[in-house]
Amino acid sequence: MSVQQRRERERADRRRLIVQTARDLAEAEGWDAVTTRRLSELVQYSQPVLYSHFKGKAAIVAAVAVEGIADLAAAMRAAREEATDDVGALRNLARAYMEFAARHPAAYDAMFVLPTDVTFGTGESPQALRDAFQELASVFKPFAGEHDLETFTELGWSWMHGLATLTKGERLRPEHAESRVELMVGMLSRD
Amino acid sequence: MSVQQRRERERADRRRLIVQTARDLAEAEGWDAVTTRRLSELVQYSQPVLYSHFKGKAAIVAAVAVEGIADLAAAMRAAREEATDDVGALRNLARAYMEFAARHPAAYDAMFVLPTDVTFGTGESPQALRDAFQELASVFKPFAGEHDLETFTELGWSWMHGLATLTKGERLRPEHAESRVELMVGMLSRD
DNA sequence: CTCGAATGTCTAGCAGTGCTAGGATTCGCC
DNA sequence: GGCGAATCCTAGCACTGCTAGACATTCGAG
Repeated sequence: MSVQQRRERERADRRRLIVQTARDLAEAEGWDAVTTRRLSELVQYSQPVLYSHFKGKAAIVAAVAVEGIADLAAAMRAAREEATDDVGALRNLARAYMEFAARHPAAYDAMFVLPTDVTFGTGESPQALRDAFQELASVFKPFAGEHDLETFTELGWSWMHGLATLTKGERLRPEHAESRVELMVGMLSRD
Repeated sequence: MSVQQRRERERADRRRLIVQTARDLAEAEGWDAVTTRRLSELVQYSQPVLYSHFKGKAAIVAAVAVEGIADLAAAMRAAREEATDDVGALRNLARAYMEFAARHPAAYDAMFVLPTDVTFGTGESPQALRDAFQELASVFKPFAGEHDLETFTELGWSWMHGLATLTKGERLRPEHAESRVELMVGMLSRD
């Protein structure tokens, strides 16, 4: 019994090690650098061990994505709780979102850019994702007015997502990043 | 002289054939299916011929991207010219953009999602991209108000881009696609 | 019409990828 | 100490992007 417990704990530890190592490597050198060989070398296990924990490389990326979504949700909650009014909460939320995307670009890609197995929208989406969306909705609620809250939230999320990805891909003028966020917050809260 | 002209024409034709074939294959089976072997087989030339036209696979993707940007710009211009007032132009623009992303997902990915060599923002960006951005700006202009037009255009583009990518990745409720566009147009034009 | 040269193309191969079958090794248990 | 089982690794497959060098083919000059 106790042996089995220890083994399960070791398995869980090793799984965490794999996910964390993959995430660190991706942040340091990009997802292209995350190969099964390189990863297995870093965690000091052979490749087949990776496949005893995950169905494939895509599953590892998905695990990083789920973890990242939880982190993002926590960052957004902290940003909201620091604000004193609704507009402040919206501004803090937007800034926290943009900052997360800028500071953890590889995790952000795994979450929302790369094709992944993580199911969205439907009822089978992971809890972390539902929490994150709920966090968004709670901040947008005061500004949705007569519009459907879920639609409004999807729109707000899309805006932040588009801004984050285009900024990250250097498709927008880097020196105007802050003024873009300010203007977006202004337009979202004006109605 | 005439011989050299014919050769250059043949080269250009072959280049177009490669780009078009890559685009078709990507739209049909996704970019993962576009391998140099498969592509060389489809155009009925060996792999090295691809590399005599392009520096690598990334350059082929970039060529598809530039072509796609030109197509998108043309679609947006046509949508604008069909409208009779400013709000109608904005609505047509948004719909044309979303429709392009939905109908040509592989081309859209090459243009704005996949990491690519195409330089943005700076003065070295290709003409097609500048045209597309100008097209956006001309439609947004009546609604920018006192805000900086370029910033406003970047924001509008980001919104459509975020909406397009999240919709395409099935991260938003599919059945509400139209109402999202309507609400976005409403919010963009209300100020 | 012939022949050297230049141009263009292909065959074959390299290093690296995700993934897996099968054997070796270690481990807990009696 | 010896056995059964769980665990891990070695070696390899089919594939990827890319390239060196051999092989044709075509051109223009005499």
